[in-house]
Parts: sequence; C-alpha cells; structure tokens
Amino acid sequence: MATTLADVAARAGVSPATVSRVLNGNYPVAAATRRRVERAVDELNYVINGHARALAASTSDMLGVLVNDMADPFFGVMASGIQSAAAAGGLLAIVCNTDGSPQQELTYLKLLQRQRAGAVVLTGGSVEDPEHNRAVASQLSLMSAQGCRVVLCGRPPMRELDAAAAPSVATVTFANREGARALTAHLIALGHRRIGYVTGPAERTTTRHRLEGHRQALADAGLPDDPRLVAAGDYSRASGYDAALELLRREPGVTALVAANDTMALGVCAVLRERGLRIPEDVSVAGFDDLPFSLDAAPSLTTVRVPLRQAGEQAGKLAVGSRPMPPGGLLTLPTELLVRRSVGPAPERSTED
Amino acid sequence: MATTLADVAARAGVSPATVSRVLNGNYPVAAATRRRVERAVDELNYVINGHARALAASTSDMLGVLVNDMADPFFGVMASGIQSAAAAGGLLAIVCNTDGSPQQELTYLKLLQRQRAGAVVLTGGSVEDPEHNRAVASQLSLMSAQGCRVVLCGRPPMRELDAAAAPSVATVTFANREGARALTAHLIALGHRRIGYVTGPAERTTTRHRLEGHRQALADAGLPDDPRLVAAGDYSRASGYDAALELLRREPGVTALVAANDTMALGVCAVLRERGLRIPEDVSVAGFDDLPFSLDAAPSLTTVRVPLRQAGEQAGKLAVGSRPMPPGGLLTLPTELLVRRSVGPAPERSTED
DNA sequence: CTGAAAGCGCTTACAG
DNA sequence: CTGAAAGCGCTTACAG
Repeated sequence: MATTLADVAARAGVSPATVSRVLNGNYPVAAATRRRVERAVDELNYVINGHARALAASTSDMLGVLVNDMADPFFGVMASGIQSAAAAGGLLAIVCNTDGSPQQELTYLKLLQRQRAGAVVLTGGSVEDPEHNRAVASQLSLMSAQGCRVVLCGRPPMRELDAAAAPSVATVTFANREGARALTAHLIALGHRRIGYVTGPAERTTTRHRLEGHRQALADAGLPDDPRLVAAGDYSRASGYDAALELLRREPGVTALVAANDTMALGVCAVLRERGLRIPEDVSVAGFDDLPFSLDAAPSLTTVRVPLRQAGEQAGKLAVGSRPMPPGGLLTLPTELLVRRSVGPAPERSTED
Repeated sequence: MATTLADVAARAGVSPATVSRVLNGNYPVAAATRRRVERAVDELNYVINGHARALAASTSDMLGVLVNDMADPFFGVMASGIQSAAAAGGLLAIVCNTDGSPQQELTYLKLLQRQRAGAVVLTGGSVEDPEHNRAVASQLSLMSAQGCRVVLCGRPPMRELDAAAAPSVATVTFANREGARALTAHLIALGHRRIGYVTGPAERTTTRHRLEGHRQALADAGLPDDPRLVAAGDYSRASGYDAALELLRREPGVTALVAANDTMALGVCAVLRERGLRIPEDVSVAGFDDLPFSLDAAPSLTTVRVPLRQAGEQAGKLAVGSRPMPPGGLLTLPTELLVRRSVGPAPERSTED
C-alpha cells in the first residue's frame, strides 16, 4: 500500500542500504547518489515506517508523559514545558491522562513500555498507597533497566525503587511545605487566628505536604491545630465550594480561608460572595499554584507560586538527557509567596464563644 | 536485553505462534496451554514489543492530536475530550503542540504518518494561508488514503482536500458566527453604540468567523463598522491588555469592549481596573469560549459558551470510529450566549465629539 | 562510497 | 488446537 524504502531504492537505482543511509544522514554517501535518492523520495512521497525503524534500530523517539488531567492548567502548563524540552531533544511527547487513577497509571506505563518509550515523566503528586507504589516502582525499575529514562515531576522521590534503578531516576519537586508555611505565617502576621483550611484529596503527597506546611506555621505561632478548621476537597472548584460551606457552618468565626490550590480557592470565593461576605474585609482567601487565572480573580488571589513550566522544562531535559543529573537525582524548585488583594488584616471581632 | 515472545515460548514449551495467539486472544487456544503461557509471561515479566507488533500486523493503536498550545484550557479541555474517547476506543492519544506554527503542524503530521497513526485530529482554528492549506490538505489526503482517519475539530471543513479523501474526513465545528452575533446583539440591545472589538490573530478561521458575527450584529442594527473600534490581539491575555489600551486611546468613548476570547477579556478587564473604570457601570466587557475561569472573573464574564469537551469527545469518537459519520461529514455544535455580570446597560454619556 | 545479507520481534496464512 | 515458515520494513555489521 504505502511505498517502502525498497521502492525508493528501486526508483533511485541503488540498494536499500544506501537509501537508509541517505535518510539517516549518519554515513557518507556520494553527493550525486544522495540527490538521486532524495528525488525518488520526493517523487514517491515516501515516509519512513517508524515502527520498522524502531524495531530494526531498537530505538524509540517517544517520551511518555503521565498527567492526572490535561484540562487542568496545573498539568497543562507542566506538560507543555515537558513537551518543549522533548521536542528540542527530538522526542515525540505522548501525553496520557490517568484521571488520577492508580489503575490507569499502571496501564499507561505498560503501554509505554510496549512502545519502548525512550523516557517517561510522571507528573503531579503521587498517591500514598504502599501497594500501588510498590507496583509502580517495580514497573519503573523494569523500564529503567531496559534503558528508559524515568523522571518524576512535582512529586517526591520514590523510596520503593530497586537499588539498581534508583540512581538513574531523577526527581523534580516543589518546596510545597515551605510555601504553605510562608502563606499561613503571612496570614497569622496579619492577625488571623481562626484560619480554615481546604485540603486536596487524601493520600496524595502534594496534599499532605501543603497541609504540613500550614500546620507548621500554626505551631510556629503557638496556635492550636483544630481539626474542625480543616475540610477535605479534591482540588476541583466544586469541592472548594463545598468545603467552604462546611467550614463556615462549623466555625462561622473564621477570618481566613486557605485552599490547597487556586482552583478550590475560586470555589471558596464564590461561597463568600454568595453569602455577602467581602474579601478580604470580612474573610481573607488564599490559594496555591499561581495558575494564570489567579491574577484575574475577584479580588486577585494571594497565592504561592509554583514554577510549573520550569519544572516541566527541567523534567523534560532530564528525560531527554540534555541536562545533567542533579546531585542525588533531586531538583527542588522553590515556591514563592505572592501577596495580592484577597488577603487583608483580620477584622476586629467581638469575642464570641 | 528485554525478553521476547520467543523467550516466553521457550519457557512455556510452545511455539511463538501460540504465545502470540494467547496474547491477542483472537484465536482458540487450549485452556491448559493458555495457562502455561500466561504463567511464563508473568514469570518473565514479558511485555510485547509494540513496534514489532505494529510492523507485523500493520496496525497502529495511536491517535495523534494536534493542538496550538496545551497549556491553554481551550485546547486542554478539547484534547481531554478527545483522549477520553480514544481511550474508550483502545487508542493511545498522542498530543502534539504546534505552538500555532504551520511549519510544526506539517512536521507533526509527517511524524504521525511515520508512526502509521490510526487517526489524527487537528484542533483549533486553521490558518488561512492558501499555500499552507494546500500542503496540509495533500498531507492529510495522503494519510487518509493510507487508512488514517482524519478529523478536524474546531475549524471549518477543508476545501483543498483530494476528491478521494474529502468524503472520509470528518469535521466538528462551532457556530462561532452565530455566537458572536448574538453577543454583540445583546450589547446593542442594552444601548451600546460604540463597541470596541479585540480580534484574535489574523488569518485564522476562528478569528474571522467571530469578527464576522460581530459585524453582522452591527449591520443588523444599522450601526457603522468603524475600523478604529477594532484592534488585533493574538488570544493571549497580554494581547488583550494591549488592545484595550489601544482602543481606549483611539476612542475614549467606548461603552463596551468585546474580546474574541475569554483570555483576552481578562486582559481587557485588567486595563479597565487600572484606569479606575468600573465594569460594567462604566464599560461593559464580554469574552468568548466560557473557559472555566470566566465564571470567577471580576465581575463574572458575559461570554459565549463553546462546547469544547463535547466537541473533543465527538471528534474522538469519529476518529476511533465509534460514532458514525454525520451527514456531509460535518457536525456543527451550537454556541450559547451566557449573560453574566460584566455586561450592563450602556451608561448615559454627554455627547462628546 | 556501496551492496548483499542477516536480523530486529512480532503476526498470520498454510498445514496438519 | 498447534507449529513451521514467510514476511512486515527497516538498520547495520561485514565485505569490497
């Protein structure tokens, strides 16, 4: 059906080997011969068969990227950074949606292994399920042993990796704890004492680290860690909305609401708006990530900037090998507190309860 | 290095053909034999080589998706819809970023052809460059002739396709003109007469269709189409910001500013805010797309909803063949005017100039 | 600089 | 139900 390298060879009056050499440009070929081959390629509209080539050369120019949700800018931006680096390194990035499902994560890894992907980047916080982590770790160890570069982006290093694989697995992570701690400290410095917190989904590293930072700031200030002030979300706007409702019900006296990401913070803002509570005069609100829209929220959202694109680019470079392995295989990118309009001083309140 | 099907066969004491049959499950194999093979597969941690399989079976389970920018939710949401449908159909979606470059569009199409992708979906408005369109069309015709399903999503049908290829190329498009017309008509009904318009990048179908709808509404109302009221953007927030500055400079008396997408509308809002102009009391603002954040803008953005996810799903289904071809190969998805807070009645103004 | 030949790891008629 | 063998379309030592 499709024309093959042999067709081109026949037309150019040379051997298949020569055509291959012209195509790959990795071997000397006489200029005249080269031209004849190139003409034949054009005339026949020849396109090399990537599978045959990958099989014969046992190489692959694919880089797999696993994301929880590509419609979410958090992942979109990271993936875009990875893809740029991959393209610069000559690799074709394959972005796979896991929907945050451990099951699918494993399925896609297997699929990528099948295609003998040259590299794979896992993005976003990982689930803290020991069994699943062991499964992923052994899959990654296997792939690594077969020469696939593996990079973790936006999650902590995996302890479950084989001793053999561990040194070759790079990790790009964010200073989530530090950022969360700085954010809550900022609120406390502004006089807030009853601060509600909306977490991400349970059992995810990102969720835990951000919450730990928040708690650390409370502890630093000698404030109690009241479980009634913590409500669980799942990083979606709707869950932020629901959690804010719940927190307001439990503790009408909160003066600040912190969400573990910007998307949920928008849901929180919506609740306050509907209740007729002013931001930040009545209640301060803060998010995390600094997604593009957070600047345009009403009012602009105080948040913690996470360098998603850079992280993606670094991860991509590690994956294609255009960046040397960092010491210990670990690259920790700093986060930065961004003070904007949604946070203000704690309002004066009559001491109820 | 990696274990092969032959290794599995040896271990299970059967022929490679039998292993292949067990793996593919498309041929009767004795239960006992099957079990022995399955055990060997597990013990050896065998993973089939996708390239060898694709070569031998001359099939591919890849679906390529071309997007302008995957960090942009407009594309992220569409791609996510495509990927869901692809996964449901057993295809692995490959999302490629073209950065809106015709050059890269072609490069990626060639790459996908190499990999013998089973289907390809081109998303977003296309560039109106006759030469480039001919090149893309001939590439798509070629791929289509080789059995690759091609689907256009979010752009108009291509007239440049080969007569042979045309009937098999599906198109999912949006009623951009109608949406834009309804939006501007809404503004006019509220008394706006001097309406600034921020376009997308020149030479893109989406840009042109939305602008045409806007102009149609002006014409419907007998209003002049003043070129000074139109400024060019490129769909980015920054360009919306700059265009708003320009429009305000040219025509300080505008009472409404319409942006060709929500992202630019945010830039427009930022300018008004900085100038101390109230939205919508002093100037109304509207966008297009209804991206997730538009609801949370300050104030919530009046816009035109474009069913991105559905479009992606439909395109994905057409690409995997789980949805029959629509009549004429064309599926036009409706758009819907969403009236929110950023648009209000035109302010009373002293008749300057 | 060029070619003949073996091999990459599968699938699939063809036989039995 | 199972196997031997040819073939998918390339690449790459090996010779010359």
